[in-house]
Amino acid sequence: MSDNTNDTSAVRVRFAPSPTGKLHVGGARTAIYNWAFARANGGTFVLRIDDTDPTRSTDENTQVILRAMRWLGLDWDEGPEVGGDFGPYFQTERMGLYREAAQKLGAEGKAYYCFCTPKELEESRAAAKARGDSFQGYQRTCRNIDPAEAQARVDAGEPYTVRIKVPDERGDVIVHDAVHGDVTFNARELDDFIIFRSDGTPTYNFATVVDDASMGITHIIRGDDHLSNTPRQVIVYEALGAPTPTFAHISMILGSDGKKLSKRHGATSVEDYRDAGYLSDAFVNYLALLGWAPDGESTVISRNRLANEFSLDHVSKNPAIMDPKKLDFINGEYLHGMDDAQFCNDILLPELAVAGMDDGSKHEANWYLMAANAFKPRCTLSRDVTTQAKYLYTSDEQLEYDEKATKKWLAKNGARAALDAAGEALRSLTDEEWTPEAIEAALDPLPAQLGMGKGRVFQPIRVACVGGAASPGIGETLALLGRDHSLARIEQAKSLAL
RNA sequence: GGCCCGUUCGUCUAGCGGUUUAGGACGCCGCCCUCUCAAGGCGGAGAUCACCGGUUCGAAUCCGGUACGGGCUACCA
Repeated sequence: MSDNTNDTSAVRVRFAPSPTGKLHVGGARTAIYNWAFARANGGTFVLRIDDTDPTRSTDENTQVILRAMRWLGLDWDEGPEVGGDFGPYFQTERMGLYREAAQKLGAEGKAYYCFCTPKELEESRAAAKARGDSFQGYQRTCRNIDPAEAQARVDAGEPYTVRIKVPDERGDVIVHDAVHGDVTFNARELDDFIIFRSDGTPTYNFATVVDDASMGITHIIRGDDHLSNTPRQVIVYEALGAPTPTFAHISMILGSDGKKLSKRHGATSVEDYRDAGYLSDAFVNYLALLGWAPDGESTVISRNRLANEFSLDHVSKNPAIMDPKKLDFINGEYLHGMDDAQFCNDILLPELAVAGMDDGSKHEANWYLMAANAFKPRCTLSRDVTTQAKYLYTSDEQLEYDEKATKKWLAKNGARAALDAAGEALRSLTDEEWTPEAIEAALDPLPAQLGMGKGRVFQPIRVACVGGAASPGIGETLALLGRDHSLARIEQAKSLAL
């Protein structure tokens, strides 16, 4: 329950996706900024589904978007599933409002019927272009038809659209934008654009304004592809007699080639990143900093800090290119910042389970904690833990020896001697004594005894037990494997060693 | 065609007329640590601030133009 008052000066923002596909990273960042702005200002975050395009909008897509929002941790105060005083929150359920608003504008002479056919409009546009006119929009053909006559034609069944009347004397429309500053447009450049289609549905530029106005939205944070449409929307606010909100147009997110993000760039939707193993916190962190910087120093910034410090005047105007490397880095930071128990419960156990390697019943709790501690700093993505742990879930016989590692460390003079000595030294440890510390203590004297470098002694042992040349410290590596398997593998590898 | 927006290291950015030999982060390179791989610590290379003019004692910062990129100009959103 929120403690909303009826204070009309309170910040109200909204994220209004169209359910025509998955939630993409650009939309996600818009959602994050809206959410953060609301939280930082003690305002209300509204989620509205702009589903006025019946051919492309689906319930399934709506569900996908809601799921993505939940995964991102962007809780909305009003909207689908939570309700609110300004509902409904699906545009398809608000059709009556748009009709009412349009009728009101018509009655006040601020909108009018247009009977031009698409064909006529296209011809008119082509003609303007051929003439070299600078203005190639609607010629306002139907603007001065007598209202009574227009009504008669409508009643007679003639197809029509409804257009808004841009006031002749309007002059400059100045959009106050929190990231771009004031942007000036000349009203004469503006079409008397259509607000209702001939099929009786409202157009985007009309429906959003009716909604934003009636929902009391105070700040509109959205993609800058809408900036050019904003003066048209301002005309609608004015016709409606509603106060115009503050706008904030944020840049687009581009692919690595600087082009608009698309399928060929690989992952583009929020779910793609979730499935690739990124942490929600890290993903939100990365996206938030793509176009916003609290100070130019911070790279890792908590959700909490975002919700406290976000402000529109640090939002950059430039389009931003996705950098997967930096996302990886940040994800690693979040992983490494977890304590062992958290990493164990949230990452290790679930990952082992989905990989079908371990349902959490194969070892003692302490063993999993030890594994978490050993693997955590070696993971960038959650799923990396399974490749780290793979040697623990392979039978001794099926252990695969990496060719390069074998060649470099086992098939070398001295490797056999190292394995012999290690086997002997370790055999004296009991199961109870099989700890990282005891193992290291047992192995520690060997290099001196054999007159070999540490690497020449420990690496053959590692390759013998892991199959590859990389693993956590030798003590932890063997402790996790267990006494019997370690000794067996050392024995088994002797046939490969010189 | 018209209108609008954008342009600081490869990438994300700091910078709001002097404190700048343009700072940080990722990535890259090197060193340290070290039994390997990571993690961690330290250091380095990397930006004539798109270009050209102007304003100013002084400009990455203000103004104008040019180039390049993007958006809108739809009975798409």
